[in-house]
Amino acid sequence: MSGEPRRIAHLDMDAFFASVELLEHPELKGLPVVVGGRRPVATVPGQPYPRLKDYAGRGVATTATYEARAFGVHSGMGLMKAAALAPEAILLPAHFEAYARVSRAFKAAVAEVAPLIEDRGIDEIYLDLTDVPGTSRELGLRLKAAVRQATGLSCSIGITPNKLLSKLASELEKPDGLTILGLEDLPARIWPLPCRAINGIGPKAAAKLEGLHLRTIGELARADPAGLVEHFGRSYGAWLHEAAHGRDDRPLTLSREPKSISRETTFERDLHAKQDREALSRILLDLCERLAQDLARKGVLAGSVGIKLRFEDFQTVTRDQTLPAPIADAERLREAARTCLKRVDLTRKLRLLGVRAGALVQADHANSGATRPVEVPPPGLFDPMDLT
DNA sequence: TCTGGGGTCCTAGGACCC
DNA sequence: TCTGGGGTCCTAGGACCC
Repeated sequence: MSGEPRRIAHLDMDAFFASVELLEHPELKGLPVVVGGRRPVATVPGQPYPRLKDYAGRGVATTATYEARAFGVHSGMGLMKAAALAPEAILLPAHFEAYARVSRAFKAAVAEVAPLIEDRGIDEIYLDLTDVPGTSRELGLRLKAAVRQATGLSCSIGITPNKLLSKLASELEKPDGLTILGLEDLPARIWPLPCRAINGIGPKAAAKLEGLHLRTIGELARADPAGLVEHFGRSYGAWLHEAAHGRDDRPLTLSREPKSISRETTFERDLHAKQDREALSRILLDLCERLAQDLARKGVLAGSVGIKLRFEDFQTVTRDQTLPAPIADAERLREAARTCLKRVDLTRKLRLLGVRAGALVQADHANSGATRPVEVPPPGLFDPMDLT
């Protein structure tokens, strides 16, 4: 539309969960600390904090401080594996309420500087700075100062003409970074990076690109677009080419309604549908009760209900059911989930069970049990058949 | 030493309707 | 007479992200 280039920022909190924990435990600053696991690990007498090596279970690392990352620990890594890399690292359980509180604080502080915000989860946001007065560097420094003043924490910011490049830029000088790029900086700053750095290229696509000898974004940019379409399909192949050239015109999404809400849990040990029937039944009820609470809190009803199962070999299956009328209470969620469960072969042991509410509708719109909005005839039109 | 929990979006086949 | 074509909904799985 307008020929003016946009000015988009991506702001990412540095090692967010771990940094919030360090606010509570400043004496741990400078040490390798990992946040994760479901419950506190028993501390060894004489040691004030639990060590990674004393952990046993199926938890993963949610975040690690930069000191812990130096050992190769990263978020998503199984804690048992992390313990092998950094046995003496400190392990703290996650405190999600605290992170949510700090998250609200940093977003409120940022909104004072730049009000056009796209929420990208608990620790990152996009900002549209196009119409905010000041140079990019001035604004970046102001944003960082506002975040630090509100939370005591550092963040990293990338400012570029679009979301794709800003996301890449915010990573370049982490932690506490401020990176401002134009399209002219692409060859020097972006093209040397691995393809995997692009938001939207995951492990599968990266491996496939590697197989085509396309390791860096620069190599991807020089690849024949027709060849990419051949290997990755029309839509994704064309997008790969555009992304490598730093082109992205997606607007910011300033607000959105939730599409689905779910609850799931991985068991401490694998469970069998027959032998562990009671335990599974208890877990299903618990999940449905928590899901019902979530639905009530958001003021929505479920138009469909689904289950998710993960078997001992990690194979995952889902079953979905569209309901005749939307529901929200735990008992009916459980009924629907049980109907879905009947359609799965439960010979193998399970490691995970989940329940999902989809096709959400606002509770105050779901009047009189009607699934779809009722057609209201325009005033003046009167059907004599409707006199009942 | 196997791999959490909460989401979104895309694809693809079949049902069903006009 | 031998054979349509489009549109939408539903379901399952998978890639990806924070």
